[in-house]
Formats: sequence, structure tokens, C-alpha cells
Amino acid sequence: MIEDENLRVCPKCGSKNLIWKQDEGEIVCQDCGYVFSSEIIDTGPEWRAFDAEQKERRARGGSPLSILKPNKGLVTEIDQYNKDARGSKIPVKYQQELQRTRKWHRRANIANAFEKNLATALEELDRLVSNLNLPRSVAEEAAHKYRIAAKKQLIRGRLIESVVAAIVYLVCRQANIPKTLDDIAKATRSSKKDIGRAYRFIKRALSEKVPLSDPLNYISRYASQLNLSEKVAEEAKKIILEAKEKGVLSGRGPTGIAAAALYIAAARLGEKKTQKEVAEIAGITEVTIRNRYRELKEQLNIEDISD
DNA sequence: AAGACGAAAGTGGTTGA
DNA sequence: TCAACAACTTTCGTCTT
Repeated sequence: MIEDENLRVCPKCGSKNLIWKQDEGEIVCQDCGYVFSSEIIDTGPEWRAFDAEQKERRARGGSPLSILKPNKGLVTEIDQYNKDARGSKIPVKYQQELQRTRKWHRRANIANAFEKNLATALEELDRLVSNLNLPRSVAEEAAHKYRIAAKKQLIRGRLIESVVAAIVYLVCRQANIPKTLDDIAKATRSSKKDIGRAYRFIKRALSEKVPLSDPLNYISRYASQLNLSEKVAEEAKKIILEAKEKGVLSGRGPTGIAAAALYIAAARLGEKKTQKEVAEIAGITEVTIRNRYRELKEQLNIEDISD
């Protein structure tokens, strides 16, 4: 992925000294610390054209693949009546043979449906993973899990897109890759609600264990998007670690905690950002930052921001 | 004028009877 | 299945810089 022409140069400082942090799904500039988030890459010139074209095509006629889906009028059926094309009865001695044909036809169709379903899913998976700039291992793990889910008939009545997104989310969580449900939802056409529902269902059905997501994972991404220095990120991580020890964080959303810690750290090191700025990047509101900030201040003797 | 603060009411999802 | 509940959001008035 990093071999791609468009991604060779840091958009901020022009450096070519980039590394791909597989485990976090991010590309980081070694010189200025800039993190290529999926959003930044999405709006890049080459990608946008590609994306828009694809979107348009889909909007106009549905994806090219949809015609391959079952029940679009392309499936042939052999009906249950033992009549030939003119409507006259078929001789009994041929009926058994017909029955056999019917059976194989049905089996072939089922196998095809399964394969087609899988093909659609894998295509969608591929698209999602590259849109979100996730490492290859995620795609492979997700494909594996999808296959299992499909075999267990867990997809019934759910949009393939939602299930794929749900599984990607699940794999990210397990790999501690800081992507929120919101991030994933933005890269698909399914709603957050749908994906969440599919996620919970799949998680339960496959009895997958998912660790609680850690605020620490979000720090470097937010810090980069806010143009904050590496020092601030480190400071924020310290704050979170300290808070963890005192057990202040339970039950709170990880993004809110990360945002508040960054807010404090930035102010402390003279790179102050407004609550609004931080809130926007973290996808939460100012109120939540204030609440977390207040809690952190009470529990760990943190000085006031204004000085 | 913009940022920070917090109260109050609303939202969507989880949990437990 | 429904009501209580926690976390978070929206909205708004007030105070501070």
C-alpha cells in the first residue's frame, strides 16, 4: 500500500521518510510525525476521482455485481410439474431422471449462491479495507471469519455490506486498531445502527472475545490530526496511564478519555487547543470533554488549564 | 466575539425482572 | 417485553478572556 505513488511523500513536510505502522493501520511520517489518517487519504486527488467515479456508477445503476446476486431473474428453475414444454405429461419412465436433474440443479444453484455471496462480500471487504487503510492481516482475518459466519448461515436477512463492516470492526477491536464504529460506518453505505446490530450478533454467534478498547490507541491519531507535537502525545498517554491506575476510567467512552487527556496535555505544554477543536477530531462533543476533564482533574491532582 | 462552564432535557442502546 | 439506567448529545444561559 505504501508503494503507491500517491503515498510516497508526506503532504505536510514533503519528506519521503514514511513508515507503515501495520498494527495501528496508519502511515506515519518519520520527520514531522504526521499521521496519514484514512480521511486524509480518501480526499487525496487520485483517490477522490476513483472514489467519486465508483460512487456515481453505483448510484446510477447499482454495483455491477448486483446482477450476479441470486434472485435477480437470472436463476433458472425446473418446476415441480412433470410436463414438457407443450404441457403434455412426461412419460413415467423419464420422471425419475427428471427428478435427478432437478436435484442437481438445485444443488448447483445453492453452491453458486454461496460462492457468489462470498465473492460479493470479499469485494466489499477489499474496498472497505483499502478505504480505511487497514493492514492486510485485517482483511485476511476478516475474510476468514466471514467464511465461518456464512457457513453457519449467520448472514441470513442481513445486508452483506453490514456484516462485512461488522466483522472488520470486530477484527480491528481485537487487534487494538483504533477505529470507531463511526469510522467504519462512514466508509460504507450501511448505517451505524445496522453495523452495530450485526456486530453484536456475529460476536455472540461466533463467541468472539473482544478486549475493551483502549484510549491510548487513539492518542497518536488525534494528536497528529490536531497538529500537536509528539511531546503532547506522550504527556497525554502519561495522564491516561495514571488515571488507569486509579481506576477512574471505567465505563467511559475511550474516545472521550483520549480527547480530554490530549486537551489537558496540549494546554500544559503550551500548545493549547480549544475544546471544540479536540471534540471535533475525536467525534464527540465539548460537553463530554468537559466532563472527562473534570473527572480527571478531581481524581489526579491536575492543575487548572488557565495559566 | 469567542471560549469555557454546567444544568437540564433528549437520544439510543443495554440490562435485568 | 418493558422499564430503569448509564453514557453521551443537544441546547441554552452565564461567566471569563
